[in-house]
Amino acid sequence: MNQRRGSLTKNDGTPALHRLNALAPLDDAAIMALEIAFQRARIISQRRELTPDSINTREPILVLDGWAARLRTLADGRRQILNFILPGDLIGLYGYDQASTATTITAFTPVTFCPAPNMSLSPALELAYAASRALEEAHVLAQITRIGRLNAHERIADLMLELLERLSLAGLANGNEFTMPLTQEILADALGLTSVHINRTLQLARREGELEISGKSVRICDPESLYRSIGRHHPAID
Amino acid sequence: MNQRRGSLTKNDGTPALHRLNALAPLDDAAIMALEIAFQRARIISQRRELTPDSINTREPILVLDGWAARLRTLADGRRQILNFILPGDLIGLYGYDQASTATTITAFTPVTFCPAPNMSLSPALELAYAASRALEEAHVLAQITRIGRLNAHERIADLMLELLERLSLAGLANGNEFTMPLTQEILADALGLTSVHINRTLQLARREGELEISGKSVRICDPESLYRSIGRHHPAID
DNA sequence: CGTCAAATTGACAAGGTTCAAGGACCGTGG
DNA sequence: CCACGGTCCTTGAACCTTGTCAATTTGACG
Repeated sequence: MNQRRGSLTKNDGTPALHRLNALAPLDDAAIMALEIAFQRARIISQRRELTPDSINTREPILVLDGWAARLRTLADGRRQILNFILPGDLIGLYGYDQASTATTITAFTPVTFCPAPNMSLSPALELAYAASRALEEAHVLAQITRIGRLNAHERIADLMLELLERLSLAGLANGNEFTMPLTQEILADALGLTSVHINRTLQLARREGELEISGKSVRICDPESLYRSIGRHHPAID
Repeated sequence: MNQRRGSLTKNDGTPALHRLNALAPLDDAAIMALEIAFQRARIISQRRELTPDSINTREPILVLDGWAARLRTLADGRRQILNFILPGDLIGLYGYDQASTATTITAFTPVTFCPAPNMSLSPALELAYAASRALEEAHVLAQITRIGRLNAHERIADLMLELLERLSLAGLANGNEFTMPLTQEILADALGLTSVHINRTLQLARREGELEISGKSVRICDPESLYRSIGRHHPAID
């Protein structure tokens, strides 16, 4: 509720710029608006809740750095992650009623964010926001198929590919490699499994030579082949 | 693609009126616009695909009668229903890119629909559309928690409660009873289970006295108790 | 009465969970 | 520098939920 707003941070917003520019080539007005917004950046610490409401602003927010997720907790403590929130993502673009849906947003790392510039400032920005909204919707739908119809092995592969795509869009992937600050328990909450089973399935994927995971670093050895193995195809990033 | 547009139908759009009016009390302009739209109603037959694209209109559409669902099919034939579409629901309110997400909409019964009146015609209509959009989003998120963290028994209970809520909103429920034209296989595709397991779990729910299901008729014996059993509470329909 | 889709049943296999314990890693304080 | 505590990862064994396969029954309808 009354969390520290954190001090201004020196984060330069590069990933957010990268992602929004990839969604719709930004014009000068958009870039300027973003630069200004970056100067109002705040940071909240790990495990904090992060919502437009809890940070005292009714405007949508733009994530500059860090990982978070929208998640739902059941009465008996079971948790389900609805979608991950990564640098460059926007929160609260449409005003769905968080409260009524028992949904919270939790930070898994310290998260740097700023108010999202008003999209009326630039047509490019408006386009980028629309694309971002569409992508978020697509990720949510992908999550349904993932947990509804894929087995543990496929769920992990599918999620890793989504993360690689999304981080690449923000310029945060290094080839087929990226940093993933998630515990196996968090993965379990995302994939509708237990952390024990995540652990075993990850080991299998390592032995199969599909993934190299150590600590927070993930390498997808052959994305194309992994896409094929779960019957999808590499999306042309439009 | 080139499907028969169907003939004009005598459907009066009552469920759609009921639902939209419940979401936001309609003014005269809205009602008039809807009445006009109803006269342009079309019907498509069972098992048809139903998308703004396949029915030659770029405008969103309003469902007047019948059941459908948005679903995704995997390369090997596995299917996952993303959400059900019921009378009074709107399709294509935001232009998410159906094509890019390999999502289709399939009719489980003959479906009557009409173009959705432009929301600029009435502030009430605009409010109703916004509420409808928020509800759809909530249902999609509920679906994630359902298949991610509930067991078979809970999934069925949770879905039945959602259907009762939604049909009540459209005036299509008779107390705790409603008509559900879905096969057990369709339920399986919605709940991430197999039809065999749906069958067994339904029988259990019948024996437990929770549900009375015969043919297409469903009765939820004690909604309140069922809500409690899955750790939710009856939503105040706002 | 014949036909077809849908519902139902049984036996069995597989995938995932549970419980419990041990080990690795990391920051902190002495 | 090392001991300590906490969090996360790893492992084993038993168990349970759900899936698979294949056959039979039911029900709607022409």
